[in-house]
Amino acid sequence: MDRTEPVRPQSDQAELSGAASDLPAYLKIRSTLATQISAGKLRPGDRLPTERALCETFGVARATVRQALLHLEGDGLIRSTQRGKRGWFVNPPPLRYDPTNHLNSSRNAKRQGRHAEFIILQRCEAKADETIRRIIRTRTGAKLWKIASHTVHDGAAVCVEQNYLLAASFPKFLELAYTPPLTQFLEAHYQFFPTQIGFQARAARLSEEEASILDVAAATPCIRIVRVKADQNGRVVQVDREAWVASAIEIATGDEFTD
Amino acid sequence: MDRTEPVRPQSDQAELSGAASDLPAYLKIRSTLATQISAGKLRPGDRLPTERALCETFGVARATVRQALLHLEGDGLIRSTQRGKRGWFVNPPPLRYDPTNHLNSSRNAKRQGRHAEFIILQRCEAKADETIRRIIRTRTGAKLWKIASHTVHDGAAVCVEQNYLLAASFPKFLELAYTPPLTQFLEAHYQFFPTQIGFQARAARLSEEEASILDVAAATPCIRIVRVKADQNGRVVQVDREAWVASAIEIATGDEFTD
DNA sequence: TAGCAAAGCTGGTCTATACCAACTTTCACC
DNA sequence: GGTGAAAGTTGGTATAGACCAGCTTTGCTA
Repeated sequence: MDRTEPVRPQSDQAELSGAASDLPAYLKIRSTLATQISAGKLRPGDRLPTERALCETFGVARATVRQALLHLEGDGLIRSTQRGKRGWFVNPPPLRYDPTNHLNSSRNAKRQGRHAEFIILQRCEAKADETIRRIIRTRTGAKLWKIASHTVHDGAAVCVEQNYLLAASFPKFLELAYTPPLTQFLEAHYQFFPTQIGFQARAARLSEEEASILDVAAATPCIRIVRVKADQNGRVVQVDREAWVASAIEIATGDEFTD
Repeated sequence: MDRTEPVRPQSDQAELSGAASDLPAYLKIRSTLATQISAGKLRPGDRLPTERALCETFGVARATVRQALLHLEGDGLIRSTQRGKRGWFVNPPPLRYDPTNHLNSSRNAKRQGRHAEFIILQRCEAKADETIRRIIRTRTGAKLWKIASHTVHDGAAVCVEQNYLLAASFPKFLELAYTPPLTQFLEAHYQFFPTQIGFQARAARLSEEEASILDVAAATPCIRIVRVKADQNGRVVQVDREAWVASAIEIATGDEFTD
């Protein structure tokens, strides 16, 4: 037998998910894997076969497999690398994030059966940049406190965050021993019960720095959220900037989506 | 001089945006182009140089240029193809979408200096599928009206939408002559003044069908939004499902982001 | 057995090339 | 002129091969 090997994928398992066989190969691979995930054959936390193994399974080049995997990443179904381990892993379903009722994040996570921890990277004085200044309606260069941190859910980093506080409203902030979460801390030390008066979310991608903090590939899709909080007098005194790995959250309000 | 040609890009124009020159080439290209866009050298609606031209400019292979362009697409800065024309085009800034105060979409667009039109694809009776049924809290197979449409902003399709109405609450809907927008129509004919009681948004990608309707590449990043509306008695009678080209909108509430 | 160096594997990046469908331009011919 | 076929251009898809850094495994050596 020296006939050249047929190029079609052997029917050993995949056969590229029936129907619409005029689709590009990478979309068929994508939907095949997506089906396996939603059917529970591949479960959250599971590792996918290696890229080179998938090439053999589907009988395509690595670039084609990668195109499919990058799409699945954009779909929020998988992520590459996790806590230093190399490979593609199935994501857990996204965390529900309620912009109108954003109790502190760790409580929110716990309520949905996840374990959340916070890691403080930096706590310092900062100057208001142009964006913050516009929001907080103060002069450029007003004194602010800045807290930079990130959030880890069940071991996977999912969010980097900067909180900016109007220094005048929170005297001696840096001198106090700080323990997260911030909301509780401000309640306890300043009797600060904020009203959220602004919220913004948009799809974007992580910067180099953010991606390395979160331990995901550069430019991973993310959702940038800005929250603006006012004190009892309606004065804007806090601005939060968050960047979430897009696959980690969904934005929802109301009871209809609690499952 | 027969020394082999150095591989570095000639300094003929690009030089790949100073700094951090240990970044991968595609990220340098991406940020070079992003800078040109934000600096106004490339303006909304402008067409980028062709992929092959960019290869020469930056001295890289086409796959590398494409990687950069696909990232810029994910960033929401550009899109490929527009009304049948081939090429990469700079996007306008995203439309502001306020989930808590979602007046009818066309008014919202006009307020932000855009022109919006609606195209009705289908208006028919439909059965509640499992998702809709759970939300609308009715029995499976309850009779619904379905309106499928899409939204065009300044000539570019940006959103496909399905509206579901509980048929029992809107008798003889199909017999009436319908003119969009839906909100106004229901006000006028049924004195229906809804309360939005649920909202959900998540990052995803367009299906084949959606992408072809919107005339963008398959699996373009999108934001899926579900809105749930109740009548004066608190009964859920309307569910809207929208899929927006991700780059076309940002989600925001409050006055801080109006610019 | 403990320690460590070598080998191998993994995803990330990149090149070079090819073919296609759909569109645009060119240009010869009527 | 006007028409229509041919040629060229564009992004979309795909192949095959290559190198790297960082991690894991293997296997040898002390």
